[in-house]
Amino acid sequence: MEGKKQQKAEELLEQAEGAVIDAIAETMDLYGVTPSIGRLYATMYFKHDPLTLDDMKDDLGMSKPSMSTAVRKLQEINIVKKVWKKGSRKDLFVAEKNFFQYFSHFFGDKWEREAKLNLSAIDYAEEMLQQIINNDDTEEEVKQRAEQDLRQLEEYRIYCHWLERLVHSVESGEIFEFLPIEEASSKDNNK
Amino acid sequence: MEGKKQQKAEELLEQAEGAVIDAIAETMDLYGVTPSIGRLYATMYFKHDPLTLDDMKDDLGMSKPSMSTAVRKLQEINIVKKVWKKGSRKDLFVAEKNFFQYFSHFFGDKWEREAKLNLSAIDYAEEMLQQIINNDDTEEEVKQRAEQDLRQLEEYRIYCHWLERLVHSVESGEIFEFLPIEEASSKDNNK
DNA sequence: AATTTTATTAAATTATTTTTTAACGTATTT
DNA sequence: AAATACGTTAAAAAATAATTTAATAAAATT
Repeated sequence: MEGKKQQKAEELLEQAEGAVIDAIAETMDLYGVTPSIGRLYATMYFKHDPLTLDDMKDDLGMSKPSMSTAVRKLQEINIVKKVWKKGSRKDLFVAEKNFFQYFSHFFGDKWEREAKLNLSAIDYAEEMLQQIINNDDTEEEVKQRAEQDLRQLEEYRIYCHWLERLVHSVESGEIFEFLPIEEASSKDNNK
Repeated sequence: MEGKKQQKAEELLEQAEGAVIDAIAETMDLYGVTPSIGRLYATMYFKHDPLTLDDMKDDLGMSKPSMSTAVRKLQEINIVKKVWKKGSRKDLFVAEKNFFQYFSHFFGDKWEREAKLNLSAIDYAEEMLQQIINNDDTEEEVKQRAEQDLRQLEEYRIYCHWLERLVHSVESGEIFEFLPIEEASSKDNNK
């Protein structure tokens, strides 16, 4: 009967982890990470040792090339990294388990890209709009549209710069001075 | 020759707007908003009057049902809203042009959903893990995994609560006390 | 050096998502 | 009340994306 009990506990553990894995994968899907890649990260989140591509393949029941590309995506987002371990010639990977780090990499990197991408488009557009406005031959109606666009883009530029400052404060950790990481509630503490 | 000049200015204007439209659409794609939906928002961003579904259809060269579903998605994210205008029996829509509002709706709502979704999974999982740990029949190895999972999930819970506070500070505008919205640089100001 | 192991790339397949056309229902106008 | 205009839903088609199998390349072992 002892084996029966242990089986039960393992099942419960899988069920517990499974619920969180589903939630994490669904969350990532929310931001455009495909379900499989999200599930891979979530699965790795519960592993206490580094995983090989074969481990992942077995865990998710998928092919090795899929794991190879999926894990590369996760490395690009910087929430999985390759580790080295004496003896193993297979590549080994571990997931970032600190969600504050996760947040910083995931959003920080995207916001940075967003700001850069849009600022450069704004620069380009504003230059053209200025030309239109400065040109005396421009029809009044077109000129007014250009002026309105220009005002709107200046607002947008301010936002992009704000984003850049947000990225900095997230990556430097300054944001946690404003919004501290709080411990769990006392109710849970003295349990 | 006057008509030629005007044509030119309009073309330039379209080109200027087009560059920003591309950037906005690409940005939205980064977070899982499909290119067409992103492009629709970006197109609306430059319109100074409300648009009908037919306007959108003409602007993007797509079918009306596509516009109908796309605009609904944008309404769900709260970055487009329906407006009423005397005389028109067509539905009219305008895009949110303040990107701080955009940010707040887009990320705020997702973070809120993320926190709720994961907190409920964590609650569920922790309850099961406690059962496993409290059960004296549980194998030592399984028990230890359960304990480690539990510790990890407590960390995760702290993050989720932090996210909730972040959402609050974004939606209430408190975040702007910490990270003020700055005016454009003085160089541009006295231009 | 030959063999085996491992990871990646390429091509083909499968699945999913997006988009459209067609049909429907509701409201407005005539 | 009939006809028209508008928006949405449903079904079909088209386009994309994900996944796998097969082939290749690179490294390590024998």
